Amino acid sequence: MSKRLIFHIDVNSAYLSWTAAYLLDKGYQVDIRNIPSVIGGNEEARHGIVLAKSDPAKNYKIQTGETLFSARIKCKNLVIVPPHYDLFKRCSDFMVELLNEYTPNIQRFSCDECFLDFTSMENLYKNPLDLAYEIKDRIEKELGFTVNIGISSNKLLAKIASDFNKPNKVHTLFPEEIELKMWPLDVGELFGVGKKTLKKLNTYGIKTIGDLANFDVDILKYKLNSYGEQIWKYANGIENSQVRKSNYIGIKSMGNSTTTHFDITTKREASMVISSLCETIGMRLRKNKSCFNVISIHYKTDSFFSRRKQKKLSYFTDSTQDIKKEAIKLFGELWEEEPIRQIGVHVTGLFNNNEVQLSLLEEGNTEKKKNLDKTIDNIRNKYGKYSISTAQFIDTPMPPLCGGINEDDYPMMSSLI
DNA sequence: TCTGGGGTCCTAGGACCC
DNA sequence: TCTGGGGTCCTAGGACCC
Repeated sequence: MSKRLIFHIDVNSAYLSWTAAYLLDKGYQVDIRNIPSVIGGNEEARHGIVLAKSDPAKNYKIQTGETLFSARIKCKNLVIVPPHYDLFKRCSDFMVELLNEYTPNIQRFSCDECFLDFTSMENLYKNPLDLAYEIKDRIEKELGFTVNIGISSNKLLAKIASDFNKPNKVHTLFPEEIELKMWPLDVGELFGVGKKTLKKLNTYGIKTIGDLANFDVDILKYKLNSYGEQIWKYANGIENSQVRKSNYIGIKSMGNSTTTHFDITTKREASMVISSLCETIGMRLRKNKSCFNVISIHYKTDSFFSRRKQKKLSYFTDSTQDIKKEAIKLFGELWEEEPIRQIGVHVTGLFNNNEVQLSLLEEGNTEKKKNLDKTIDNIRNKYGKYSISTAQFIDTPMPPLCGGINEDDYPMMSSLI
């Protein structure tokens, strides 16, 4: 078997540069990349966090994920632009279209990240670096934004390489370069090491990725269980997962949640929000030709305490009515009457429709329900997602559908590559 | 400080069965 | 009746990624 060749492509400050290019195109005078700016939600709607930041904003030590409130304290003149997810999806699609000219072996890892597998394509592409520069330059020239490309023999190392020095750069991180290029990095930079694990590792005297790589793996296993071994392997560059052409197949769970503009305080309000969340899940399930048999509801109170309750059903279903019925029932059992700011519904135990025994479906999916869902899906696909809704939403400020249904081509990331 | 929304995986404890 | 120990299923919760 020949050595694998993997590229990781990462759009530099994706949300921010996509928005910047769009605004310039619309005649906006200022390039928000050159001033302190962030892409962030709307504080009135309680979506007040930083999703992406410009380089000048970075100089104010503004960080992704922090509140707009605190970002504004750090920089008085901060420009805040709300996210346009449709735009992001379009930009992402354009990039993948271009990448498809080079290889069909593409894994969309998130909206702004892809893995490409060029293994055994030496005849087509002689020099990986030349290839990377060509791709990078074409994206910049033809699409108007810059990317970093990391090259290695597995996904983990390629991903770390693309993160090295930004923007608009190509880096390699082959196994023989690990000691020089990766081991000196702070251990918190390693994929899989978050805040909590970082703190623990520091108490063991582990500061750099090199420290972790050379630590006794048995002690790590004892202290952190399987996760200890996992990150030890990562620190040594050991990772061999495949570039999966489509995440769309094999998705394991699906969820939809929202932070409401105002606290939910009545069961009626809760039921309406839950219903609207379930509409979207139902559509996505049917689009994905999946059904499920485990449902869970979770919520966050006004004081950020969370609760969650799940239930395994005795049947598989993809019916919106069933999802609503079970979710609302679960909510009734879970809710302790606290004011709620965020609420969500998740389904797991996903199965391909064809693989589920008919007898297990029968209880959930009667012909009548199926036809109803199908009709509604068709109307929405044809006339837009708000073209039809149940009567309970009339004369209320609640949206009848909540959450996107276009993102399922590349479900967002997990903590595993 | 006043904190989004989409995912994945792991672990612990209880119920139940033999 | 009070006693094991192993396996599996289910639920709740936590950590991580972007």
